[in-house]
Amino acid sequence: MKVLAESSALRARKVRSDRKPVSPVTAHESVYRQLKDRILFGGFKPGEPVTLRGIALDLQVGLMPIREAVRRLIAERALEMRDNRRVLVPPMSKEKFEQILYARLAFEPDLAARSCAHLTPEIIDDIEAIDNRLDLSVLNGDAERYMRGNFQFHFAIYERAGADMLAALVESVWLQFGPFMRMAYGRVGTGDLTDHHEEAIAAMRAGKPELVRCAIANDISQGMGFIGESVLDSVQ
Amino acid sequence: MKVLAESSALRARKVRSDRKPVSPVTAHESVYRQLKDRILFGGFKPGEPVTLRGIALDLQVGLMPIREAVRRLIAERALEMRDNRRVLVPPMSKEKFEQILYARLAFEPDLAARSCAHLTPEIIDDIEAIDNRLDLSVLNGDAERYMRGNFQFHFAIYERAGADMLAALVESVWLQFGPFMRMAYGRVGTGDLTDHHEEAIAAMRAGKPELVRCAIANDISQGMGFIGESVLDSVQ
DNA sequence: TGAGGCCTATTGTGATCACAAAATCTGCGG
DNA sequence: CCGCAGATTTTGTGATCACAATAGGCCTCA
Repeated sequence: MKVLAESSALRARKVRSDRKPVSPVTAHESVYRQLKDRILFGGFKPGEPVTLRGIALDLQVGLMPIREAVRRLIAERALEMRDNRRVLVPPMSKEKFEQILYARLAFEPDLAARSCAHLTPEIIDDIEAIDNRLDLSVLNGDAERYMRGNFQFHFAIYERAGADMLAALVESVWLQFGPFMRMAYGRVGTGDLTDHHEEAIAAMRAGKPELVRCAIANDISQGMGFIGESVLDSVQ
Repeated sequence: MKVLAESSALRARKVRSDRKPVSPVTAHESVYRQLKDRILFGGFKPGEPVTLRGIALDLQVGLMPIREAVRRLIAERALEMRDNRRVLVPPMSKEKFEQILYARLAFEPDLAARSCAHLTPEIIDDIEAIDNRLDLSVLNGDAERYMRGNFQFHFAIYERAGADMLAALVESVWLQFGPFMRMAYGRVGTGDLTDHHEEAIAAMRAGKPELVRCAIANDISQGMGFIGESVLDSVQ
């Protein structure tokens, strides 16, 4: 068995030496982004179990980067670890949904109002372009594209509020309802979706933070209320 | 050098075999709690660099649990990793302080109001006992004891609000101002500290959630305002 | 005396192995 | 046909090693 230990050590060294040159971003950050993408836009279903080795196989990386990325997502409550040490995508509950709605209303309208001071006409054009693509996704009934567009729209605004600590909190909140929303859209479709994005864009062009605040608040209330009524009762 | 590799492998195996039986809580969770304690109650100074091996030496555990605990704290923004991959305790800024104040006012008064429905007279007695010990710490000028007591007081209330998702967000916020507050108390002392805890306790006994909300909001505004004015300008 | 380039030590990252606990499968008896 | 105990597989955890990049000390040279 000494021979075995030796040979394995040599093989390890060999593998290690022709490792590709270090990339600018670490492996675990790359894994983190891919997992976050899946969680935000419906790559996972609520309650779905997640295993480290399974992800490692999917993403073709070693266990270590997976461990760090998953640990990070657990801390952000995007994943959940039960006391059996099993990791899974957290299921939604009525209480949790209510808390998410509260947190969104507490932060997002204010972030949008804050960002008004930093928006230029060009930036608003970009945001409007995002919203136009978004409308197309709704028409096509493409739930994943809709969710991506909706995320881009909101965070294109929030990230310019000059309040990255609050924006980070909001992102953590979005991570907690992504899988549920995907499932919800899968049930009720995207046909009846209406938003207050045009209203917000008009208010941004007019430079009226309070109207922007209002538009975003309505957008959240209506979008979440729509889903909450439709799906939440039947789930739990 | 083959011999060297062999012997180290054997030593490793030996160490592995007489590892103590697995504890109910994992090592990295134990590390996480200890680090969180330090961050919340002043064991670290803002801007202080943190190295994995340094902590491993302090806490007498291997590198792996440290890595997972630190990764978790970074995700909660209790620690910060610069792009040089150096980990440090995040320094405070005027902007960050303002955002923290906003987040606290958005969540904590509401959590306190929510908890009213679940409070029994015995629980309120316990909370009052915490507050009494707190007052002693203020008189003694013991900043760390004061911070521990203040944390216990607030979270004894929040954790009974039946809104653990919001409570987790609030804890993340506290982690972000712990080191700064410790430094601040070190400068201005605890002598002038006044709080609205008795007011909150009275409102809880009376069963008036709106008064509790008010008391907690005042407590936060006054406490943070006091520190903000005193220290923040001189820091940055 | 001070600024710039080498050199060493330190630090985070990732791979691999070993292990214990949980989960899953299996076969036996009711 | 079902339930349950034993065996097997899977899974998270932790240790250890190797490596690249950074930081910090040291020396040289202007």
